[in-house]
Amino acid sequence: MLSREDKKNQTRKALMNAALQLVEQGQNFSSISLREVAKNAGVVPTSFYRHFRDMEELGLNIVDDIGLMLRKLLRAARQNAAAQPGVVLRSMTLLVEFVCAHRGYFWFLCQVKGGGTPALRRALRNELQHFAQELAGDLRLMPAFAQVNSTDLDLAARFIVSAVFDTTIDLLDQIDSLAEARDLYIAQRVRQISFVLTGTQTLAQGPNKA
Amino acid sequence: MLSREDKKNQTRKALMNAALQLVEQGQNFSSISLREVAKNAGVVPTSFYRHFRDMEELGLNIVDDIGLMLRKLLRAARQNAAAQPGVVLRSMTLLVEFVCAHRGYFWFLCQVKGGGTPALRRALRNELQHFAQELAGDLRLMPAFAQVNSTDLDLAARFIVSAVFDTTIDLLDQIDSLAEARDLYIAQRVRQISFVLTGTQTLAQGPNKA
DNA sequence: TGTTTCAGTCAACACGTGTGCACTGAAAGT
DNA sequence: ACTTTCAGTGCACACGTGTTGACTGAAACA
Repeated sequence: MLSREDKKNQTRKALMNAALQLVEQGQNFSSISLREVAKNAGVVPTSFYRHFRDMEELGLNIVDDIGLMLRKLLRAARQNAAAQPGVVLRSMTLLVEFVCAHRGYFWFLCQVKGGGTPALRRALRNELQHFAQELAGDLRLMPAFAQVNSTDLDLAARFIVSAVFDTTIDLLDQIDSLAEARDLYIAQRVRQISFVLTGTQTLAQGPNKA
Repeated sequence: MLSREDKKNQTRKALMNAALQLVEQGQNFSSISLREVAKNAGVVPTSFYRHFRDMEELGLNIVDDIGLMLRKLLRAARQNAAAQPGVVLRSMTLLVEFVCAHRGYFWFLCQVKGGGTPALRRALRNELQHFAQELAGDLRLMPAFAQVNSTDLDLAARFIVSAVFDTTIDLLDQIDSLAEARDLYIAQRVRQISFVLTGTQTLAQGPNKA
């Protein structure tokens, strides 16, 4: 038997999942109606208000969830990266699996990044910024980046996050294709990241041409 | 006096501009109604159909316009880059000015990238891919990249385009702030691009660690 | 046991939506 | 001058929308 609070949290999650499901089916979050979400969650429209003021508030809660998920991903990646060689490749593989396992969330992410309300964009930007800072912190621990100054490291991390995030939509678009395509995606990302990483190092020890 | 065809093209442009204006005012393209666009263009709703089948077709035409604009930008950048030193900085400055001068278009771009219909995303992806290829072609002409192989050059160009594009939304969000913020934005992008460029070069002449 | 709290229901509203159809009037073609 | 073309109009329809207020009944509490 479930307590009253449990039941409430249950339909709350049902509402959020309903929204994510609609997004995954191809709808744009900003044009999904409250009623549609309620219907998809098996609840009457007016019940929506017991949980969220409006769709934006629901969206903000999804962003929060994404924040938690990203932290879990980082933790997994760190454990996975204990063995030094091929850290980038293994982290990237982990990320791709993660995206594929949470398509709805990442479709939502890609939509909100450029098309969400100001509050939603702001919230998402904060999460991604935090993610980049964590990444910069991890890079700092590697001996190869000992000579790289702090702001450069930060810039490099943000650059990587930006570019990888930007291509996430491509991953989602070809998610139903063969595993080879996914491997190619990973390989290209790894190569590109290596450009940035060696570039920051090279520039740190001998700053010459631009 | 305007001919009949001229008048048609005129209201056609009015419809597209109306959509872009609404986007610039904060609305999401995918949730803008045909009626709203028509009203904003000073035309009755049913008149919309004389020009576009639906909002998606209007969007596709905007993407086409963006393609043309990007080609113009590239041409300007090449002329501007005749003098070798500081090419990246000057190109980046040009791009930022360009974005600021066409806010509506770039808001639309950012929205469609992750939240457009499949056809819209596809069209936009093609334009950006073309842009990246042009950029790769420009890089190839520089003596510093003589030793870099073709696929690496392509990857580097795409990486830069991805990351810069991803941060465009940040530019748009702080477009009303001081010029200093804009300069900081440019400086950071230039630094990040230099990471990638020197990275590709370094990796081309001596491929060692990852 | 009796009372309160409150997630979910039901009915109703005023409004914006996409789209069909018949119409108008001026430019274009004869 | 007479006819055709067709961008733009006006009206109408069926439908989905957000939000309201009063209601229900089971869990939580006294």
